[in-house]
Amino acid sequence: MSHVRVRFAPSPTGFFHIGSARTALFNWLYARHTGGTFILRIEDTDKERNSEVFLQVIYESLSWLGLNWDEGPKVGSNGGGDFGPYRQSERGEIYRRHVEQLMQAGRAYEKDGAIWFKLLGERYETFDDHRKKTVSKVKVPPVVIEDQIRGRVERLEDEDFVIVRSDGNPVFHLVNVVDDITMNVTHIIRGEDHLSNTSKHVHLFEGFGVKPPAFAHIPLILKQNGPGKMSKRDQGALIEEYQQRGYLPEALVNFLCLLGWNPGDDREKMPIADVIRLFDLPGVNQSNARFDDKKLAHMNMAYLLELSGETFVTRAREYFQRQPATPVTTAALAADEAYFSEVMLLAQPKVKGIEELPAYSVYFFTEEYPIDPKVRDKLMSKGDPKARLRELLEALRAPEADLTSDAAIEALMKSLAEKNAVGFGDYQAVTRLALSGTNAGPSITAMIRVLGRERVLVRIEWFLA
RNA sequence: GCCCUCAUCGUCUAUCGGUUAGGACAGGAGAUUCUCAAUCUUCAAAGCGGGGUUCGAUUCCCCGUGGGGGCACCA
Repeated sequence: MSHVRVRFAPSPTGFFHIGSARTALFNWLYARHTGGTFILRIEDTDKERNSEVFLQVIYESLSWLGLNWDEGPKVGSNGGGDFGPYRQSERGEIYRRHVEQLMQAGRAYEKDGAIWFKLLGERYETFDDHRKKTVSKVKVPPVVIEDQIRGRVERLEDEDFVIVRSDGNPVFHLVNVVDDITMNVTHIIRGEDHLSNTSKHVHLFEGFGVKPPAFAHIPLILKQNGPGKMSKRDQGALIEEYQQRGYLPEALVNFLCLLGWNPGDDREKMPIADVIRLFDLPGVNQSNARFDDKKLAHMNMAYLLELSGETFVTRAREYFQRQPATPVTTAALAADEAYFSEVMLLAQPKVKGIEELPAYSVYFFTEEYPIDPKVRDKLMSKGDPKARLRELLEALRAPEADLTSDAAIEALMKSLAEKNAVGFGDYQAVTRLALSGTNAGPSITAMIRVLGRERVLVRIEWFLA
């Protein structure tokens, strides 16, 4: 166990989004890399905007992503620790004591019912153009931050600021710093949007007579289209959404690792253990990264492809169960388990994501599958596909026809093609259209085998009629 | 407006002064295949502009431009 202690400190004021997830991930990676401690702290001082629902979302999303926390609220096997409570709403007494300490030291004072942190230095009045009012400023040297990612950053903090609101509630800056002090946090890894708060925080640390921890400000994730950083309202911003859509968490985590970090070589898809081994703060990029759902989808597909068939079927079933009932999903869930598995196994190497499964497998589960008119028109425009289909129908009807293996079906179709001096494809395309309504799907032999003799014969007859 | 920060293909990125500037996603073409995917091959695609420093700058420095963040009794 190293002395490194990092924390992820979300506030439950909205859904858990991808930027927060990456901040959590980088903290977690650093803790795991150093053998340190990953703390989850809930910053719920804003009583107006907090909600229990959002808190649950945070727990669930972190768990789903596999970001287990060593200290923090107890949820399942996560959490615990000797530096609690880990919810700021339960730490009021600690904050009061620390504010008192600042008052005693002459570093805080009351004004307009609120408590302000006092900067030390010569005071003067000046007009602020932005806020259109006269403000009181203090001559202090700029704060120097030796950021682990961005290097040396200087920022001037020249105004006293509120640390306890007039309603008695402590402000973010105060609680954040007090918690980091009392929880012995050694590295503050957070989004770049906090970089400009850091000067306030450094003053506070010094006000408490504590050496500030190391800072590491990670770049932001920008929205895919349009200006600005990714926010909760943007398409693809919510972790929950990926969970519902059947994305694999390991794929999302891998993708997130690569947004602002890389192993230093060409590797992209890599096990989390390798990332943990190689991850370090100086390796994190300094520039913002634009979110790219295509690359995420590709990563997801790559992980999907190497899933064991068994796991894939389990994931698929879970997905179908979560979906609102439709003819396809109900039929799929009502279907024989072995049949469901076989269908899913045919789909696994073909789909880009779990969410494509219902659409991809409609014709396996219902008779209400649509016939793609474009495919039909194109196919029917040349040769005599219906004649081929009739020939195949006869062959399949024969009592000696073996439809129990792909090889047998392939042999049957090939000998038929040879006999009639046409190509295998002449049978394949029209049969596929009759059985599935499209020109995409698993191999025609597998399709016939899995659908089974009865269904196949009925569909071909119906199609010919 | 002020402060901070960043800058390589459309996107994510490699390069720690000397490279035909590499990889991945997306896009084009081809191969393979019973279709569609996957896979493989391949093509196109980048150092924001201007000054320096240097024998030599994508790389170091300055200015500009552009992007991003912040400037609350929100977190």
